[in-house]
Amino acid sequence: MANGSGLSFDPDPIKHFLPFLQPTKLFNFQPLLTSMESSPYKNRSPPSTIQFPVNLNCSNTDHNQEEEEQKIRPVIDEMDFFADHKKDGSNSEEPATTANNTAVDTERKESNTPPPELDFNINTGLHLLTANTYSDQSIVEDGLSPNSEDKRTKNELAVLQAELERMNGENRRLKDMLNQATNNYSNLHMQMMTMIQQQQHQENDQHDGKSEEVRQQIQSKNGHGGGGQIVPRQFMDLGLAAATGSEAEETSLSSSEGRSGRDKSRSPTNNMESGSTCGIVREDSPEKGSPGWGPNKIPRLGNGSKSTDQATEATMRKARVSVRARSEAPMITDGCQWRKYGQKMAKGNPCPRAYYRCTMAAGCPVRKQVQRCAEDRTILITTYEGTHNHPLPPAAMAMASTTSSAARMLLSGSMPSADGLMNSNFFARTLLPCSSSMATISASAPFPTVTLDLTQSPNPLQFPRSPNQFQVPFSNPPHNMLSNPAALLPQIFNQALYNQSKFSGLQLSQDSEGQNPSTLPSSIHQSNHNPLADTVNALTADPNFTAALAAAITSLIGNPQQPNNGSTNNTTAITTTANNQNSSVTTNGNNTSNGNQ
DNA sequence: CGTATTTGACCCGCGC
DNA sequence: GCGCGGGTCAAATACG
Repeated sequence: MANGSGLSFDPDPIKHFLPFLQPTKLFNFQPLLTSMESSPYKNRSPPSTIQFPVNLNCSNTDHNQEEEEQKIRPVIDEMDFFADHKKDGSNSEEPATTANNTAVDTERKESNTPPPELDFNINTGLHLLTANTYSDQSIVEDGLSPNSEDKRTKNELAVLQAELERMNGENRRLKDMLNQATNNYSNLHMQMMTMIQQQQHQENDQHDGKSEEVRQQIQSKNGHGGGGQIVPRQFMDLGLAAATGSEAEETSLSSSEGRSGRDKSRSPTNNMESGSTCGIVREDSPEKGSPGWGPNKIPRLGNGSKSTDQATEATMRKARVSVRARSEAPMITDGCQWRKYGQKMAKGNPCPRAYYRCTMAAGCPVRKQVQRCAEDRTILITTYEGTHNHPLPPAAMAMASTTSSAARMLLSGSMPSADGLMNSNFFARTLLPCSSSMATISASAPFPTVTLDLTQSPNPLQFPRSPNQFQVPFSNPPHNMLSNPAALLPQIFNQALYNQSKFSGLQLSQDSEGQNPSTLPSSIHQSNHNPLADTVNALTADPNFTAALAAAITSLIGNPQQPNNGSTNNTTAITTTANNQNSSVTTNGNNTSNGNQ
């Protein structure tokens, strides 16, 4: 197994004493790691950077105690270790080792690392690498074993194991950092999109003096055009919070829940969170007041206090984002924790519709409906509604950001006017530029809906559309990742989110024309796909995924210098992979324990 | 025992 | 006013 990962590991144990010999993985990660500390997704240095300082750091940080233990321990372990390898000089691996050493020297020269440190580093690496898994057992056994071949094998195995552990630890740290960067990036993206929308609608809404003032307030609040580094916000509705100042129009999306009628009857009175001035933060429970809905529940006020605009908002509040994806699973994993609260048989569909609510925080207004497509039961239709009022893990953040952005952009227009649709179009085009998907935007009241079709078919089965729906086909060719789009949906969303952020931001910054989505270079996105598994099941079940993952890793390794899209996307991919694998596992575990997923 | 799910009942809006 | 359908509630049940 360890040897199976020939991409990263060389069977020669000596190479593992020299972390910088690790051919590729660290080359990619370490620059990312270092760059992440300063500014995410920025200054991704080419692979020429040598990672072994990282390894040292890694070892120092992760294994301080072990290092101390090593100091206490007899040096025999490492010495014995080397002796074994030198004894095995006749082994066929030696040429490779020599070659690798040469390569090491070369790399070291490139890294301006003085060669004399080699031995020292080797020893250090040996200590660190063998401390955990091997020194206590195998080494001792080796000392007792007369068979040098066995010792060598064991050494190799131990080194590989140690290397795996080290890599895992490093990956964990990288994932943490990338998660943080992802969060920051997503937050920035959300704010940016909000700002863009606000700017776009400034002209349209000039007649509304109130909104104008509000937007100005928002801009001042958000840091003057979004240029400034914004404190990372964990709340998905941060854009909302920004927009909420203006409650009037845009915010309506935030709380999309509830039935239209009930919402209409409810007055926006409660604030979900301190930052949210949006009066429309959902109060979900019906009038009768269900205790289960947490703090949001507020006694409804008289309708008389509600203006016509507010009624319109209440109607428009119900923006939804529907995702169609093929999945065998009963529900796609989107990183959030959901609790099923109902199931109904919907008319015209033999498959029941399940109702879920987000349980990651008390009173979170987000709900979703899951139902299989009547025509094709392999297609899972997930409809999201509402905006989270709590921090989200990165994996969930992607989906939440997507839905929130979708809702926001869909409703950014005061009414489902052509402008609003165009904005939605903008959203649709930027949301999933890299997927062979189709975004359908329905502005039909009372539930303006963005439908993201992630099914693989170029002409996916479309459920009946209202007359005022239109499609935004993505011209991008299908990629190998869509073999199981449902399982990969969160990744796709992650990717899409980043792409959206990236490209929209880029495009907007370059073109300064946010309303011109057509300028988005959709072709750019074609290379964005990175095979990322959302769930372990997806990983194991879909053979195409592994191939795609390998392709992505290969591309990552092979094109580490790709400065812009490629490397960034790779970064995203790695980030997403890491996040989602972690998040996925974690989330699945939680969900499993919770019985949610 | 606590939590999540199931499922029938209920509420509400809408159309006739 | 009535029925239908969507959505939600909450008691019962299942599960770990």
